[in-house]
Amino acid sequence: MNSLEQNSPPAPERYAEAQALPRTFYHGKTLSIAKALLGKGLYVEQAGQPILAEITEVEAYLAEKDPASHAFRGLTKRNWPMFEAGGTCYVYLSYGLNFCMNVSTQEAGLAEAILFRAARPILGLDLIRSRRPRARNDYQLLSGPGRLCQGLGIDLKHNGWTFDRGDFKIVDLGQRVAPSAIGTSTRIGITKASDKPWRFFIKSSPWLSRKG
DNA sequence: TTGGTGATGTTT
DNA sequence: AACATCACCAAA
Repeated sequence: MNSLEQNSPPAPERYAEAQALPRTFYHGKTLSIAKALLGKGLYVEQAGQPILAEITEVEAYLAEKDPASHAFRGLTKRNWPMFEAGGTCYVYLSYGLNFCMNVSTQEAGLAEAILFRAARPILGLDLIRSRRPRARNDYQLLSGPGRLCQGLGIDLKHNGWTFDRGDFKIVDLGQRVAPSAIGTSTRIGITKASDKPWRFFIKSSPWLSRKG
């Protein structure tokens, strides 16, 4: 099953040149930024090969009052990018196997971040497929934080990068996701603060790590 | 289609 | 010992 043809892809060349979201985008409330990231584009270019994907699902991790956050107990060798200025990339190894990617928010010193959980491929579909040979269908290519990193080729070398490079950036796709189109749920795979409804996703999208 | 489980590194 | 996960296998 491949529904990519149902969506008319934007012109590829447009996004290699596109301006990254400004730093100020990451300076509001983290929960608001998380929702605002839905429908934005993740652009990753490696060896001249561009990949663009629409962000469909995220989770917010706050500073205080969030025991689920990696930064809850302060700075460590692993979580330092969370303490950097908003717009910094935080990559970590989950369960010793899978990478997960976040973007930090707030000013330097305030460790909040947003985890990218799922995305819809727009450009570079063949490359993504080659990196995700186990995916049973295209919907599973980037459906989960570890899978998303696999498909996009994200690993620890991206840790600490900012999302405003020519080859690594978050861009506006020229669309608006209405508040009524955004779904909310508790965060997935955590045990602490499991009651907080800080997972956000595009309700109508089939490109999610799970439904609802 | 679902549910249980092993792999594996960082932090507590 | 727990963990912001994934893929595999068995059972139904």
